[in-house]
Amino acid sequence: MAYNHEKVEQKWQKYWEENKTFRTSDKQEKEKYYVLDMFPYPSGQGLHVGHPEGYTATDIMARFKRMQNKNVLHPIGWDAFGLPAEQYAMKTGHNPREFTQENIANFKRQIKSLGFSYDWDREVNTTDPKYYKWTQWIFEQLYKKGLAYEDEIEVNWAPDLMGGTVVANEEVVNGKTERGGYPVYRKPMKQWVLKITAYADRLLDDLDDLDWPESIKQMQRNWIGRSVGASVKFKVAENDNQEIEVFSTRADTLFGASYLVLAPENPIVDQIMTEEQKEAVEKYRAKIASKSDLERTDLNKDKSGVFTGAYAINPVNGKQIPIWIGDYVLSSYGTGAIMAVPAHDQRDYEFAKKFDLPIIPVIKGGDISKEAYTGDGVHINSGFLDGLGKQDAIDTIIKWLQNHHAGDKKVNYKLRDWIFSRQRYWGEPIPVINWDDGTKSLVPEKDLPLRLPKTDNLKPSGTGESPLANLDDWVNVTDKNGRHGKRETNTMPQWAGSSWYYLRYIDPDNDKMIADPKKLDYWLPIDLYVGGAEHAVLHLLYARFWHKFLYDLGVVPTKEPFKQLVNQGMILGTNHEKMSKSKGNVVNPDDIVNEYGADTLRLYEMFMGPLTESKPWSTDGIVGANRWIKRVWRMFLNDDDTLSDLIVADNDGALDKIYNQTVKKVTNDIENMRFNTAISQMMVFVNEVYKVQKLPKKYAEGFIKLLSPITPHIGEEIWQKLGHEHPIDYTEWPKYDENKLQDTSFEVAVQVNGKVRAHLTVGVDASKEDVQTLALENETVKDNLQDKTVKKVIVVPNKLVNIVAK
RNA sequence: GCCGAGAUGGCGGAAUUGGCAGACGCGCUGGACUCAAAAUCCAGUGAUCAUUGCGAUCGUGCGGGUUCGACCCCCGCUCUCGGCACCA
Repeated sequence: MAYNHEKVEQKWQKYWEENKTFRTSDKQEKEKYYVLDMFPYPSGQGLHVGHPEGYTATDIMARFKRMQNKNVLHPIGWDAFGLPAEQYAMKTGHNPREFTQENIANFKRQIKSLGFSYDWDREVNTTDPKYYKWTQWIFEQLYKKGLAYEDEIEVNWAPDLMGGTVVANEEVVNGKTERGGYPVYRKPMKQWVLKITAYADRLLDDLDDLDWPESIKQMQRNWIGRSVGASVKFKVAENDNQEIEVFSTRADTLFGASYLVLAPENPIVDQIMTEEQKEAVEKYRAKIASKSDLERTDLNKDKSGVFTGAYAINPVNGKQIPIWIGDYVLSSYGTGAIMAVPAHDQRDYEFAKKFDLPIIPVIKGGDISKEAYTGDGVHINSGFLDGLGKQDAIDTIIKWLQNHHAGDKKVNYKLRDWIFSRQRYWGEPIPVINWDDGTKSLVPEKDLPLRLPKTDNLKPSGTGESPLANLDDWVNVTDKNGRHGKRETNTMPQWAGSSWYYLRYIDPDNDKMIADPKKLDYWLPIDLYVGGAEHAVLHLLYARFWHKFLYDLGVVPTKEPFKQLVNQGMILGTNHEKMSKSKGNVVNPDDIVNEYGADTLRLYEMFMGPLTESKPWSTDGIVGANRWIKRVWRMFLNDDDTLSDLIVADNDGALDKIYNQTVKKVTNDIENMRFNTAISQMMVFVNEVYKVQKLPKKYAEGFIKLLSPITPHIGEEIWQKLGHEHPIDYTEWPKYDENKLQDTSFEVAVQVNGKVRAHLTVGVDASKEDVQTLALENETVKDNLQDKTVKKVIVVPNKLVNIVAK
């Protein structure tokens, strides 16, 4: 029969499933290869063509490594908690569980239709109590180590949405809720927080050894934002008990500090403001509270603030300087207070100009009538620092501060602790009980998982708590002594389940521990992790944090989870724009699979361009890929299913060179995930076969093996038609013969002054001198050399000759 | 504003320890097959000029530089994309 993608693909998908062809053994006889896709969220929309790009890449690697005799772990599962299911459930009165199950079923159907070689026996699902038992277990370990704590955190509170709801930052647009446009206020609420900052240094330093894209590492470095400086303590004038500590990377400019600024929310403000200024301060604070973050930063570059009435004493010279509050100082960074050096900091400069505060230059350079000078230079007006450069001055002042107990070296991070609670139903319950006597305790490990209660009646609590607060039977508990308590109603964020899922694949059914240490020892770290760059920071940072924590507990054997990370690029619409429903340029993989088959989709997506680049979809391109697959099919098979006449038993040597070249290039390209050039080399080979009208059986078999990781269905089918009983997946990857790659002669380009004027054919063993002589004797070259004197001749062996003449 | 990545035919993209730019695919043109079409197979295809023949000139975002030789290295720009954005 002619190529029929439906028949072939269904046949082999069924075969793989029935035979569990890709079940991974835990026998540790072979070298392992763990290749992982980023955890998909099974949305109601299903897959779009961007998903299969990364999945195809990992699948090719998995199949390639199996044929290289590796023991391959290639799993998949579902990051299935999350907001959309909860919202859908609230709207329709269903439980999110059913909705989630339907979405997973749909995702699974789509993924299976693409022929990925996952080990389906290892499928995990974050919403499965057998899974989230261990998510809760990790939380309990963090709690025991003091890395999970509660704190008053400002949240986005939308009192008018669904009877009062906390919304995530992403759901706030211009200070209003994304849905409905209700106003959002900042409101402090008690939240669970994980102390990721305790790992900041290690998260930063260990990046160096990872084989990750440099851009991602850089993003993480920026996110962690380590900055080295000094703390400086200012006493408050006429208020002996008060001291204000500031952080500065430029302690050397201390003599130029002409005022302090505190964040409006800083509690010290209440202690120091004077009666006269109290009203102004409170008014300002009220104004700030109703501003969204966006208004405070993006929309408002204009500095604002008020004087507190208090003064601080500059420790280095005893000068009294005014204390202001201003929203350009963030309460969440450093100590929520700064020393302002307007002459040498642009932000302070703008503030000082606006409120007419003194600007004292302490470094030579720049023009402070125009802007702050932030560069290096000789210190002036700075007492004992005068004459020093920046670094010397910093070192000197820090020593001075230490000696006078007025400050010290200090490191600060932009990284904040991880707000870990969500006021949601559809997440892992946080296994904590708050007793009426004010104490709290963990749900004992033996009682985990703490199950999410079933309910058909999801309603907002109206208090900002999660809908779980409505479920009295679940919330209220009494211990054996009759003490009453309430369960924590906050649930975990979606990031929780996805921070350790890759560990569970290693031992998915273990009910005694996260995973057997022997298995973890064998499989970790993940050799290759592929996914989108949208997870550059959060997911990858959280997962690294948990991994390091588990490493410290002795649970995992490696410091880092993901050895190599690759970000696939985006697949854009045919109009070169990001695919989106509203632009109407979304391509559904189901349609492509129906019309052309999974092999065509896989081949096309890999041929479009480099995996890591963004590239536009092309309808003509997919047709071209399909056309080539049919061309390959016909190279092997006639319409009556017999082997094509091109395939011959004997090798006359015509394809020796191109075949061996192809094996070499394809092997090398796949190893380095350059699938587009691997495919183009195979196209060159096929073109050559059609040219010589012959394909020795040995090469036919080698070729279909090379192609099979990319287009596995026709790989299997053709392999079988070539007379093999066992599937192609665990056969041996082809080898090439270096001797067959050698040419006996080369074509050498001859340039005159850098311009190609002629070509020569020379033997491999021709000496430089011989080649030079041949080149100079060439007629065309001679013509070009008329009226010129040869100054120099450069001979690059087997490549070219350049004759320099004047 | 800061950090990072990038810019190559009509289109997607190849080629970088500096050595014949444009592999491969798409599109287009022509030929074979066909009553015809589709499919398939074969050939051509950067631009301009010359096409009677060889060919000539230009060409990898822009402007300089280094070199016998630059898509590749250096300096200065422009634009696009991604991230961060008052982090003291």
